[in-house]
Amino acid sequence: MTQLDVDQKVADGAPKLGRRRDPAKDQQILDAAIEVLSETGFDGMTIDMVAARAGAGKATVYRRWASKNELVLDAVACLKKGDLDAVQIPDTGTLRGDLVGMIRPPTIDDAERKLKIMAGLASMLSSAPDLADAANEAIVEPRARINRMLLKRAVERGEIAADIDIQLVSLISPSMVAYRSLLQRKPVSRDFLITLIDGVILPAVGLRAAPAGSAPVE
Amino acid sequence: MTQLDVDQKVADGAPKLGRRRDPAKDQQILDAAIEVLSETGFDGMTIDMVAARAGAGKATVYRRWASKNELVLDAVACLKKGDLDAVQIPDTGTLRGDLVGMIRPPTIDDAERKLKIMAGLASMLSSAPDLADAANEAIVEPRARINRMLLKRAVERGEIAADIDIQLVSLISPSMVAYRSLLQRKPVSRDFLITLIDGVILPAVGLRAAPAGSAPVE
DNA sequence: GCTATCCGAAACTTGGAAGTTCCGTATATG
DNA sequence: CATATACGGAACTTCCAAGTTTCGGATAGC
Repeated sequence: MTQLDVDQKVADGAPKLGRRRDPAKDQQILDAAIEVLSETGFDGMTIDMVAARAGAGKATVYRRWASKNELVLDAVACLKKGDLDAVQIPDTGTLRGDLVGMIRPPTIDDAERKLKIMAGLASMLSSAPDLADAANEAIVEPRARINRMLLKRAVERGEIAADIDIQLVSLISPSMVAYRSLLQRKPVSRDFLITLIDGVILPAVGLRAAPAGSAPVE
Repeated sequence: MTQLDVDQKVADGAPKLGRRRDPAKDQQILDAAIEVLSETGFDGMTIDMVAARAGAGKATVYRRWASKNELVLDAVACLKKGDLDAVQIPDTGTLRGDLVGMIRPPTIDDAERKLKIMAGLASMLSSAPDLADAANEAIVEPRARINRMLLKRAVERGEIAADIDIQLVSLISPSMVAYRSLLQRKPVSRDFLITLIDGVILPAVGLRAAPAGSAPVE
């Protein structure tokens, strides 16, 4: 049962008398679920924790979601709304400028938060395909989408070749950042991101690290 | 308690009379643990399954490892012995040839097996740093080490620049393969690996996919 | 062959979390 | 104000796997 289903169900059986189900509470529970998930991981997370965090009773949670799995699935799916979409994408005139321009507080914080969520979800990724899809869609895709946009713009302005595999290149940084954070458990510092851009991504699309004056190598 | 500790303990308290502890059984249990882990994941895995698979009793497992966590930690740590080290590394004279040469049955199978183990471990990676280290060391590092060797050879023969960030580049394929398999759950086909080599890795070190104008694949 | 020890199997205890039920209270409708 | 419903909280049941104990049988040393 997804959140859409829940809404539908409420609309269907809306009571004519008495107290109505509070829609705001849904979001509070989803937010609490994401919080607890990122702090303790899926296995460590209990419904009691989520309920307490949301200022709700466990029964209230189960009145809206059939199981812990569906709650988490829904919480992750709802992540992709009101997201990075709002972030303004830099347009500096060069691909490197755009990529480096993405390294700043609001974007960084979002990434850090999502990495924790991803770490918390890790346990379920292999056993719950739905969840893996939702996680990919809500956590990695938004970032990859931005990268694709930046790359496409670079193609359009003739900065990089048109036959670049944009899909593949857009996944370089999400993949390597996730690896570094989740498996190596090393910090994803600004320096690391710069190194990634200059040492892998730009070369991969045929650009040198420093755009400054120096003639690019044909 | 690691396997080393166990061995030590056995050596210390070796009985002068009666039946001795069978050392071969240790390895059978560790192998069974890896098997079950890769099939069901850490959470789905029970000690009973491992014991049954190893043809042992649960008590026998607990006689040697204090807990499920330590068993898994030890099993993963013991993975890195008798491993890819034995695989012969190709030396084709070009970096691309070497990289493509790594795509063949023994290496592919090993990678596939390890990806399943990694997927099974995923749940514990964030909560158990020891385990994350062991997994990194046993699963990703061997592959990265080979990549570093191939890159270093390419530097030595003057094929690529000496200031390449070998450490970083050696992690491109492990990271992106893991992402594709675990999160996207798409197959890591030979085509994908070739695309990765030609579309990312070679450009990243300043090489074109196919030595320009010449015959593509020898 | 005697004995100390390990073995596999299975019964058992324990603990924790999922999911359910109940109750007194709050609140919107009418 | 009356009623129907959702609420928070807490007690409750159920289930599952970790970890323990016990047992008869096997096996290597003496």
